[in-house]
Order: sequence, then C-alpha cells, then structure tokens
Amino acid sequence: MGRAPCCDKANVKKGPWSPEEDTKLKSYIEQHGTGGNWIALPQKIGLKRCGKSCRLRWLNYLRPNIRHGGFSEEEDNIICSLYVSIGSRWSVIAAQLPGRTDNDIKNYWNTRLKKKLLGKHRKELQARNKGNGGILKQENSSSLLLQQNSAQQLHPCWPQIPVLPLSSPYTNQSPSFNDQDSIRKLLIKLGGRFSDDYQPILDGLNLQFPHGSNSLSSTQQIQEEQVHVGSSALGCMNSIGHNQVQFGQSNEYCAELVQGQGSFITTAIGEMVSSNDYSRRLLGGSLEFFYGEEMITDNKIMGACASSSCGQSTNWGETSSSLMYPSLVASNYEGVRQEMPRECAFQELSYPGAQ
DNA sequence: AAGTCGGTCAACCGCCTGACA
DNA sequence: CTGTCAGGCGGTTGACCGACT
Repeated sequence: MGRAPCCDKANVKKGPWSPEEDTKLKSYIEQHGTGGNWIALPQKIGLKRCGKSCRLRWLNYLRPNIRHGGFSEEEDNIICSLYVSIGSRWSVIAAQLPGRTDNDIKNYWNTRLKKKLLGKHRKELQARNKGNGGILKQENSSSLLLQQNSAQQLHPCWPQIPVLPLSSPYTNQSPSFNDQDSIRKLLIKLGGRFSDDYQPILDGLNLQFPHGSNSLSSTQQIQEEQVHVGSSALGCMNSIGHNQVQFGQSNEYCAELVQGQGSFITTAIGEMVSSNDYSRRLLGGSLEFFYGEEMITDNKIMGACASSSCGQSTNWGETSSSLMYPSLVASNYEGVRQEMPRECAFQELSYPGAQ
C-alpha cells in the first residue's frame, strides 16, 4: 500500500523538456501565474507532464533571473560556509544566493566544490609529508592524542561547555562562533581520510573559544580514558553505549577522536570563509541558527542522560535558552554513530597501536 | 574510428510537512 | 483529531558529452 501517485504516470511524459513545452509553460505562468495548483496546471495548458515536473521546470529553468554556472569565489565561500553550518539544506543555501536554484547548488557542490576542497587537501598533505618525511602518518593514535593534548593546553579549543551569547543572525557582530561540531559533521559527511592538524582551521576561522576553567582537567580525563578505553572510535562508542565512562569524558574523548580525523576540508573552508567578511557574518549567523536547532535534540538527549546513570556534574535541567552548547552536538552519540562512515571507523581502528 | 570512462546536470523519485476539510 | 492532498525538499538516476586509449 503505497501512496497514491500525484498524477497518472501512464499518460505523463518524462525526460527532457522540449522548447515547445517550455514556451507553453512559461507563457501561461507569466500571464496567469501558477494558480496555486501545480497539479492542475499541466491539464489547463495541455501539457502531458506531471505537475511536480512543471513546478521543477519553472523554478529551476524558466522563471526570470535564473543564473546557471559561473559560480564566483564569493558564492563558493557562501555555499561552503552554509554547508558547514546547516548541512545539505540546499533550499536554504539557495535562498542566500539570488538567481541560484537549490538543484544547481546541489549539483555544483557534488561535482565541483567538494572535489575542489579535496584536491586542496591532498596538495597540503603532500606538502606536509614532504616537510616531515611522512612521519606524521606513521604515528599511532595515542601519540597523536598526546600531541594534541599538549597543543590543547596551549590552545584549549575543546572546552567542556562552551557558552555563547545568543544573537540574531546576519548582524555585524564578531563571528564568535564555536563550530567544531558542525565542521566535524562536514568531515563525517564527506568521509574519507583526513589530515591530522586541527589548528589551521582555528586560525583560518578566527575562532574564539571560551577557555573553560576545567579544560585542563578534561585533558587529563582524556589521557586517562586512553588507558582504559583504548584509542579506537569503536572503543569510544562502546564506552558511551555501556555507560562505562561519564558523559563529559566520553564527549571529550569522542571529540578528540574525531579531531584526530583531521580537518582538511575545514582548513580549506576556513581559508575561504576567513577571506570574506560577508561569509564570516553569514556563517556566524547561520551557525547560531543551526545550534539553536541542535539544542532541541541535544537537550532531549542530555535530559535523558541526566536522569540516567551517565549524567554527571552538568545539570542539564538548568539549561537556559539563552545559552548554547555547541560541543553537545558531538555528544549526540546516535548522531555520531550513524553518521560515522564505516570507512572512517575502520581506518581509525586500523591505526597501529590501536587496541 | 571505435570503445571506454568519468564528469556534468536535468529530471525523477519518494519522503516529509503544513494546510485544510 | 484525523485523513487527504499539494507543495517542497534532498537524494539519486540516467542521458549526454568530452577526454582519453
């Protein structure tokens, strides 16, 4: 029992539109509008097309002021910025780019932009490996984590509970956002092997992370976790799943693991975004929008955790709507588990020294 | 010249959401 | 409150085209 089709599939033409069909549709809509009913429209005009197909054709190709191809650097930046913050919500992204359609942007991202960023990463990786003789790739995850922990003490960019003031999007305020998790989402979405250095994105994005008073202790916790849990993503997930570690620790620990997956795209995007004031503002604003949305989900999770054995010192019930906790995005275990590509998890496990 | 391969992009599919009866 | 329906959306497909062998 499927859903009833929106039109009679047998009597509907499919495939590319002919110039005659385009002309019919365009002239009718220009004269009469859509009439608020796309389904009935093709019959009115005498087109053997599905109403949805007409709508798509009009929106993507026939309506005035549509631009195809020739994406500018500025547009690249905006697309990347928004993809980092809100993901593949192409209609929202398209709304920020006059004359662009969601379909165009989606195609552009999938065929060009993604590869452009991947290519950039490979070059950087090659350059870096030349510089250090490829030693970095040989390091096991434990030493990597320790190295990162050392760096974290200098740049404590993983506070347990970053707190940002809520402000309206698209303001001229400094983009004091904290988007490691959305960036991580991007990395996970894109899959593949990432580089190991996180700092460039922080520099590139000009991020300002509040230095949590407990950041040092959380680093120590992570080091302890390494001993107890091992250094695989699976270990992290199992730990959370079985409540063997406290929530704050597992959160941090997962963050560290994913951080270990690197940041080639984020570095590239960071460079793009930081090169452009508008993109920065856009990203700052859209991130707030994004985090605001994520909070709903995460509050549910955190609420559930707080009432079970995995909650610890954080009192999630006191969460104020005026505060945002971006790091909690990564604490969404289900989200991490579902979005983590198999390849990603496998490669993490295959590190020499991983237990 | 013919075959193969990979990239691009228009169009389709199916799910979700909101309006409305 | 519930069911239906159209609109909207993101993911996917497949035709087309140019580069390469």
